[in-house]
Amino acid sequence: MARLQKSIEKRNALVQATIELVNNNGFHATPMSKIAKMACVSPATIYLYFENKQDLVNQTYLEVKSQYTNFVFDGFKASNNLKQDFEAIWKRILQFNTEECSYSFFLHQCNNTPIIDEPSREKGIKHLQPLLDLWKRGKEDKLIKSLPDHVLYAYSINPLSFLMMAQKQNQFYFTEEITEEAFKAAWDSIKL
Amino acid sequence: MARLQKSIEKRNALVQATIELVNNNGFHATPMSKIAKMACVSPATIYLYFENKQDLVNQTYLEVKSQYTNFVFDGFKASNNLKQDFEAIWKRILQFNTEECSYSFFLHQCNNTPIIDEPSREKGIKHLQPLLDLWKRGKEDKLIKSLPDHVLYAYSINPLSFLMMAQKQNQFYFTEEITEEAFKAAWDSIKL
Amino acid sequence: MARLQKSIEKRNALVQATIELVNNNGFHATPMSKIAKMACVSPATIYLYFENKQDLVNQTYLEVKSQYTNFVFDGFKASNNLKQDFEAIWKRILQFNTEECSYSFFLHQCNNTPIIDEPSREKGIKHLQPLLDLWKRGKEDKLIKSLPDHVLYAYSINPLSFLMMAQKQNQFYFTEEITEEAFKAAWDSIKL
Amino acid sequence: MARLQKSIEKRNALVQATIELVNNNGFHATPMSKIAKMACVSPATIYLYFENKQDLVNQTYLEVKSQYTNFVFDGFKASNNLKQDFEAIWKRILQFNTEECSYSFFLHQCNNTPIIDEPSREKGIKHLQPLLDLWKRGKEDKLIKSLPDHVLYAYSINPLSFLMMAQKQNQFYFTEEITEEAFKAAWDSIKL
DNA sequence: CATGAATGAGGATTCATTCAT
DNA sequence: TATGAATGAATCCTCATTCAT
Repeated sequence: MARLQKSIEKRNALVQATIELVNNNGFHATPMSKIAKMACVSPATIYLYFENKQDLVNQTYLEVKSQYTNFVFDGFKASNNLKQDFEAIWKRILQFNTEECSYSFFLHQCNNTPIIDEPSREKGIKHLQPLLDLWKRGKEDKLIKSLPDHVLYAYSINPLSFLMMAQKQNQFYFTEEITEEAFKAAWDSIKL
Repeated sequence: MARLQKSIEKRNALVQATIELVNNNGFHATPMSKIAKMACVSPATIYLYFENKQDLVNQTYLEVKSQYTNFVFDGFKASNNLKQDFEAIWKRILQFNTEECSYSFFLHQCNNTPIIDEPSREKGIKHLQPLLDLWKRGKEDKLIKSLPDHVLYAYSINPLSFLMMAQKQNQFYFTEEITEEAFKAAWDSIKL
Repeated sequence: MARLQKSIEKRNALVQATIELVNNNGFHATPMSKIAKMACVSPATIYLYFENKQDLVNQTYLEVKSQYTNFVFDGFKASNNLKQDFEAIWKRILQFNTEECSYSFFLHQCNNTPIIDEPSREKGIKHLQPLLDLWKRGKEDKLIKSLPDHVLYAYSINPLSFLMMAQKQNQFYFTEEITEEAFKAAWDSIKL
Repeated sequence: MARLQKSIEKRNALVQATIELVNNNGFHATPMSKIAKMACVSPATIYLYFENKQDLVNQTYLEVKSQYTNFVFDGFKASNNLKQDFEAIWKRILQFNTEECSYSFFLHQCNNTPIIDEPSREKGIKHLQPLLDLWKRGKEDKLIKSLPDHVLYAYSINPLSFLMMAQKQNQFYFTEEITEEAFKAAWDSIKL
């Protein structure tokens, strides 16, 4: 048991190190040896947990993505106020972007780069199923524009990624007021 | 003269090869030797035109960015119909994303990755100055939300990048109709 | 233990190979790959023991120099016959030059070339401290000319290096008789 | 004529550049391109005057050596005062070492390194013929120790090279007084 | 004569991965 | 399970040399 526990911790340390190093240096400047060092582990040990570098990054990606989804929809229950539901999800996403900045940044880099195997990248935005459901309802009820999900996502959700990046580069800061305005912009863009 | 001409062509071939290869494989999986081969040039020749790999990518980035700007604002003259002006610019950007797909994709990758030197990335969205001017006017005239430029950009322009990526991955396609709706979404998100 | 032993042997093999190859071809014509091959080791392995080529040569230099010093002063005890003491040291140096010819040649090349980092070369002739002490006494006792140590060294010790080189190039040979005469010349040059 | 003149100047510039750069960086860190640049000439031009890099260094060596010999024996006429003759030559050599420091340093480096082709290195100290003649006389007249020329050279002349190096490395300085003492040491070492 | 552009061969160094322990 | 040492293959880059002009 303690044995297993230790294993899990080691694996986590590796995943964390991967995120941190890839975030700071990019995939191409992150050698396995550095990952090992940061995780306080021998390079050889990595290969007990992952097949190779690609596999390590792929799995890291999938895990972070899953944490993202869990965080965003944790406790979410669709009500019959669609706008409020959307707002709740939107704000959770914003919160994740802000509080789990390094996870968010890692996802962003993987999503916009060929460092992840096509197979691992999963199909686009499927992981946001509850949101897609919401939009489906919204379209049926004529509350939301009849646009492909990707377009809705592009306008109402993806901007948060962009702004997170801009914030990380000190080009811009979220204030309470801007947050409210930004949400309004998101809603305006997709509402009918 | 023919000499100079040939030099320019060689340089261009290198820039083109860089774009193509980085687009397909990412920076880290694009060796100089491959770039050289694709440009029909010896690896050593690259170093006559560029200081090193980083410099090659930086310069390529700056050149593509400049082509983007030129394309987008070519012939643009601010009228006194703000929405129409915005629409013109927006559609030019969309057109660039569609027609110069590989340039657009390259820019996207550079903008969302630490492969470009900070100094080269520096100017951020400044290169869209005429658009920023337009927004300034719009805010003064109470036609556009009083939000930081980065937020306006995130909602009305950046989605085009995302959609270009999605289209490249066959997850979505622009039709005439969607384009009009998408523009409406862009405008809705920023208009007051 | 066997592990450590093997490591030490590998390191030594690298140092030996460096000496041999630099002696025969000079620094600039001694690629790391050849050093590796001669030491029966992969090129990458060199970098487990040394930071880079410069470091390899620097460390080799320091090690050989230290062997030189140890050899020369091994068992030396200053008596109160200064000339005899000097003769003892001088002959040990000659012996080293003759018996450890490749070490001696390597030192010579490093001492007369900018291949060694200044910091590594730094200590100059300080490593011959017992000899410097002897000269100090000799000057105080008016047995030795009151000249800077470097001059004393130039006349009484350095000629041995030159003669070792000449011998290596078959221009000259030490015989028993010449040795005695040569020592006399050394002593004559510095004695008062 | 002016044509020829210009050629000679270009050749000289190349030789000078070679000396300077090899002195400062060593042979292995002196690329042809740098030599060309310092001589204000295209790299290709070097090959009009020299067969290749080795030839350039060889010829430079031979030229400098010849200047050395000319300088040292310029106007020298053997008198019948052997010690005075020796002193004259010795001091000319010292003067060359001091005044033509860079030439002297270059010779030193070539003499103690495998950068010069064996054939070009000529046989040892043959170029000092007048000095060798002097020593011959001295030995016959029982004024000078009956030692091989190389030994005499090692003790009475070579120290000047060593001291020149030491001076260049700021470990020691020639003063008027030391010079006289140093000459005395030289003479003492070889006189009977 | 002179050149600047071009290059192929080679060099130092790195790194993902393996293996003996 | 865990490791540190070891490595072959690859990568970036340099440089002596050539060639078209």
